Amino acid sequence: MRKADEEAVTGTKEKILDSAQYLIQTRGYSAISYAHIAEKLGIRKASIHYYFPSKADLGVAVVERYTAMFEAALAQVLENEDLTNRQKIEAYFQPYRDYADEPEMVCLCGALAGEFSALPEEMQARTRQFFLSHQNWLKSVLTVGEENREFRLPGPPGKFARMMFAMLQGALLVKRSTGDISQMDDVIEMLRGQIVS
Amino acid sequence: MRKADEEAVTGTKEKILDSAQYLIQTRGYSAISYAHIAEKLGIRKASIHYYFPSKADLGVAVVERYTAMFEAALAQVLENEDLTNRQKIEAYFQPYRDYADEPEMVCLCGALAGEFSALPEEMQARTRQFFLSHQNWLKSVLTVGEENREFRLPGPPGKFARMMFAMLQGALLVKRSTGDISQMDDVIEMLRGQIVS
DNA sequence: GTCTATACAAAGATAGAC
DNA sequence: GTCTATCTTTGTATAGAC
Repeated sequence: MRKADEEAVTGTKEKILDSAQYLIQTRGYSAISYAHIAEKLGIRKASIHYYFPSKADLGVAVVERYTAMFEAALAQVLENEDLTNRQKIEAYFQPYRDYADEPEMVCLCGALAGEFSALPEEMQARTRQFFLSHQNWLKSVLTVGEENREFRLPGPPGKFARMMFAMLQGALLVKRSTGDISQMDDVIEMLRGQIVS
Repeated sequence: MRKADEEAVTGTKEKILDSAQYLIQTRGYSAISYAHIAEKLGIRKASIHYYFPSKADLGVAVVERYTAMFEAALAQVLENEDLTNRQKIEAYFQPYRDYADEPEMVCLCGALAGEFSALPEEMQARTRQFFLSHQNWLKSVLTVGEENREFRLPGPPGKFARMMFAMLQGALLVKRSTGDISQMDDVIEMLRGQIVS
């Protein structure tokens, strides 16, 4: 029995996740409600509870899907032997550049970080895991690139990875608050300049 | 008639602001309520409404006080002719280093940035102003320091200022989510290394 | 699987006594 | 200036019909 037999092609469950994710990325988790999502989708609140009994269940599912998507994408980039390590770093920049063009969008986990202590524990754990996993990914690409003499860094790969990640996340938040899209380009340009060929 | 005649030495109004600020910095604006603050202070919700009729009034007052405090402190550092520009930058790092030791603290405006679109308009405006003003302060110190040949930067002062600011704000958020205090030290150390004497 | 109806608590806010 | 009492709306959640 296929999923398609139980749900429409674009399943309600996925529509709920999409809508919830968008709302969390723009407004945060604490500020959203079943009513907001229901209204956006033209369904009833009770239908959301059918798929996600509690708000925590919904929140966890959103973060879980988001982090899994990145996990898969980053693994694929890492394994791709056609890419130089510099190209892998450029690939990492891409989602940040995409968010830069959406005036009220930041990284899901960047938004959640601002209200961290108010989140259900499992959302905290997955957000934490997202941050650690991205920093580790960057560290490994930077380490190999430097070992290959592909580029040099102004510091240890681990610390440079932390710096990069904090900068990109911070820049998205500053970009949205100031409304100045060039923030992202400036920051990424500076970053590129520090990875010296 | 002095303020002291109307209010106790440690006025209720200030206690409310302190408590609200702490709660916003840890949990975010959307997640806090009059009930939380009232319970913490051992007073009734109605007493808070006496000083701050609406939640937006309270939120605006908190951000206003926070930004004014920084405005004054940064102006004083800027005018202090006994400090080198590098020392002024070090002074800028200090509050971030202080927050690093408080496991669940981030910058007030960093927390607000995560839920930006859910904030009352005046809170948005003041958060935006905070970001712009800090970036401009950094830019001016960096510009003068470079003109004086006190140090050199790996890029234009304006872009370096943006990078620094995004990095510091991002690092606080990552620090809290991962629980790893060394995040802040690593980032600040990298930053120092890039301001070359 | 989606709906209506409803329960229950929390949140934001006001009126008026003291 | 702080309290009690109260109101209204919203948010989360469940029961049960269709």
